[in-house]
Amino acid sequence: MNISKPPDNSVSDRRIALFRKKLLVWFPVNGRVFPWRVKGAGTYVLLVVEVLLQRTRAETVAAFLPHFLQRYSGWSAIASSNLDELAATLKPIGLWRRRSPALQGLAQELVAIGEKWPRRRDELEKITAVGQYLANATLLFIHGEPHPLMDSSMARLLRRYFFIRPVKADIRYDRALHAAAYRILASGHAIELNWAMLDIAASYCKSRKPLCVNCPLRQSCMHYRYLVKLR
DNA sequence: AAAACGGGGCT
DNA sequence: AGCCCAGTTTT
Repeated sequence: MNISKPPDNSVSDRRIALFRKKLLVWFPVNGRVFPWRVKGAGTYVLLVVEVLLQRTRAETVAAFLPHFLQRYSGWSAIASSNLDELAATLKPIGLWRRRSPALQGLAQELVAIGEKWPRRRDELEKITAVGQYLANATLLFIHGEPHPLMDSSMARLLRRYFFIRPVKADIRYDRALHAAAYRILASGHAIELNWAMLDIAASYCKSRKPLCVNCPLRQSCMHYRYLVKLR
């Protein structure tokens, strides 16, 4: 009979492609500029920043980064640092009690393997402070593979735009969310697309009071069409 | 005072 | 898959 089975989710290829296109047009002109996003940013800066960004605003990290890099210019500097001094350095951006031992543990394990990040997810996630998000960041920035920087902001944007209903599990185990993200990233420009999604989520698709009327995605956004425009 | 912020870890 | 944890900023 050759009856095609229903798609695993309701997001069409056309809507994925449209979303992608809008992001790629928007980003080069409107994307946020951060020290870790500039052309010459090395892998140390790209990855250490991801630890600093955990549960911490990007603007806060941007203002703090020069001071941090002056004291800790590489993984070996963090690895050999006095833990109390590292904690004192991290105090201004918060979460220092948890973040300082985590960051030093990561640095020490990294130095121990010659600062060569594993390519396999299960090996990455064995490293201190490396969960699903940081493993994805590593695969994206170090190994050049298309993986999403799936944080709560990106999740919120994708759920609203594609009308992906939230499940009870947290975003790390939300299959529909990750499926949509991987489809968006699958055909090139993964880093720019990730940054564009984080930027639009932070600037327009805010949690409490989203700025839908100014959002560059509103024309094709399900949330805007069905929950905002018709009010 | 509560929610938000470019999550990780342990069970 | 569920629960806890963590500080500074924004609402």
